[in-house]
Amino acid sequence: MAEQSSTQGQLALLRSRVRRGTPKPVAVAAPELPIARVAVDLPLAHLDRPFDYLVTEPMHQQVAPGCRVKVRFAGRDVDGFVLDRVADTEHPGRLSPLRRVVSAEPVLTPEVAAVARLVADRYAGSLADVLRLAVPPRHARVEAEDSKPTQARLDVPLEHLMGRWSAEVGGAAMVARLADRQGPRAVWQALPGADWEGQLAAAAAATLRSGRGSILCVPSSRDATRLGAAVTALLGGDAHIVLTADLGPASRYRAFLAASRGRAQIVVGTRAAAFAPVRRLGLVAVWDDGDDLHAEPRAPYPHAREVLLLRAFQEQTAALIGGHGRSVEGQALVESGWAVSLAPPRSRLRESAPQIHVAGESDRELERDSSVGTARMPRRVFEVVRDALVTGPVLVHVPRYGYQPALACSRCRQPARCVRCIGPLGRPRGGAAPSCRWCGAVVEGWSCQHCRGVELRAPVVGSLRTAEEWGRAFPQTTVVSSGGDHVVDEVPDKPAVVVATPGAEPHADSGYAAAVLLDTWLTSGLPGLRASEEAMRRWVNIGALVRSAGEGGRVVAVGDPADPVLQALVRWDPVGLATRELVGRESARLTPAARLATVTGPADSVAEVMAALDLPRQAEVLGPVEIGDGRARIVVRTGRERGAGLSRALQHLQAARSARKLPPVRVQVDPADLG
DNA sequence: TCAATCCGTATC
DNA sequence: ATACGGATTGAC
Repeated sequence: MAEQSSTQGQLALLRSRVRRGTPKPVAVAAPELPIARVAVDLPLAHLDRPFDYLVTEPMHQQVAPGCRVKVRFAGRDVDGFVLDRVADTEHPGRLSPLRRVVSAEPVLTPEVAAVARLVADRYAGSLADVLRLAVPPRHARVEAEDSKPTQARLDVPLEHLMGRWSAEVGGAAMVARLADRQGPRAVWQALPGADWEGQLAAAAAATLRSGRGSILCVPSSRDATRLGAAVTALLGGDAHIVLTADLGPASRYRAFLAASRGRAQIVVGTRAAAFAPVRRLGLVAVWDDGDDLHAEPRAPYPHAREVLLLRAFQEQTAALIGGHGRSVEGQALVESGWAVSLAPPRSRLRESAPQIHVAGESDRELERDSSVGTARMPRRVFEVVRDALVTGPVLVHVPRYGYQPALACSRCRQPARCVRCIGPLGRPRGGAAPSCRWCGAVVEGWSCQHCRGVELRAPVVGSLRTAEEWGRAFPQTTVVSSGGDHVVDEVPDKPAVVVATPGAEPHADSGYAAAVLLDTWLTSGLPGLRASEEAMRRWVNIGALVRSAGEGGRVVAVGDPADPVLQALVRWDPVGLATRELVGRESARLTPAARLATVTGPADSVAEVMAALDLPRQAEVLGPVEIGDGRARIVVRTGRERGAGLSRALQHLQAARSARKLPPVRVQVDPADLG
């Protein structure tokens, strides 16, 4: 047991040193830049700053900016990233040596570290939280694999790439500028039925011609797979990687390393890909930015579009925000002059979109027609579906059930809004007087802003039209059902009724012959401020899966013909709708015209927050609203130009609370939904 | 007078 | 979070 005795000997030596106050043996510092600035992985808001550590001589070769280390912090070992190596420290006390270099792989590039800092500041969160989203966990075996250099195909003629963007006014010019190392910024409305995946691939290919990489963010991994295939078709399989959260630890880290080692210059992926360490980034793109899958559900809840915009700013890249619809945020970027609007001419949109009909509820002539064997199907729907089934599949869109709808005007069905802050009205449990879900104001003597109606009602969730019902209405027809945990990706180009819930719509190779939108008021009457925008986004996405009007493609929407969202859909005018919505948000002081944040927590903590918060001038606080379980929420808002001040105030609030060990409160800046 | 405990502060 | 220091309290 020679080893054990030697260990005991060392312990005895240490003990005697402590007794006699002899300093511990001083580590020999690295010959150059002996100080590492380390971002420590701590959950405490008030410790969100770099700490300096000594790089010891044996670590000298391995410690580079971006590598993972272990450090001693307040008596325990914690993980960290080296942000930088420097010659001097500001710290007046003695520095601890780095405890261990976990890996010399520089996984946190200076660019990503900088954008993570911006994201943390924008969302009133901590760098550690953002880095947990940005850098995937290490996988040692994968890290040991060496990646062979690869060659992307660069011989695709520029004319071909420009040709893919010929439908949009200014599209080809944008591609040319990408290839010319410039940084165009556009908010793009795609042509329905066109190959948007191929267009994004072409934009990335043009950027690659200028020696620069791209990040292409899509909402779901289904979309990522399709977009990845489009990039492969154009450039071969070597140029890009697909980075999605559902890959599993090894594949995810492998894909991440392919980007950080410069082996793949194009990253296709879901929201976490917005942080990918692409070398010489030249283009950031996000598809369908209104989809709430782009909003990260973990603190500090950043949105992929905003992360990419911060990268575009930080790394001076081109930016492309695209979709069939247009988000109000996208429209705000256009109207501020930061980006141009890129869209096909109206005539082109009209040709390529399907023809849209609105079938009113009064149109339910088949309601009592038992010979058809179905209930509550307007005649128009029946006729369109019957005719379309001769030529191809028909998509039937059923809004998801199970949410709590906001109160609406019983006459015109428009969602009822608070007169003070335009929040949605709800009826608290127990049947008390209706009140605002945001500011808590109790509503008395309500009257509808649209039609002057005075009666409120909770919209009745329509009867679930099941696949079986449709099967009975159209006997001898295949019925496919997609939704929930049974999502179908693709349907054959044959007559079939395809019943799908939002987000689970299968693709049809030659397009659907028709689509039916059921219970549209459930979608456009969703609670929250995004209802109209979100309804439009879902509907144009469905419309884009349907054949063009010229090929006989039809969409029948069951709803109120006076619904302004349905009217915009009939005109295929998401930009017009977004423009009007933006005006509304400006007058109501809502995102993106204003910067909003919510603070949620135990009711007494929220009360403390209201007293302690050092808000920028002209900021206002709505609430608090009791949200049950002893918890409460406030909404804080300020003008866009003071947004940074609001975020800073909230960050300081969190730092102060964490330093005083007060109960945590949740801060969300620009939340997707105000509840 | 000394130790046990509480509170506040720094953490490199 | 810990760890540490200074103040505070309590028992002899």
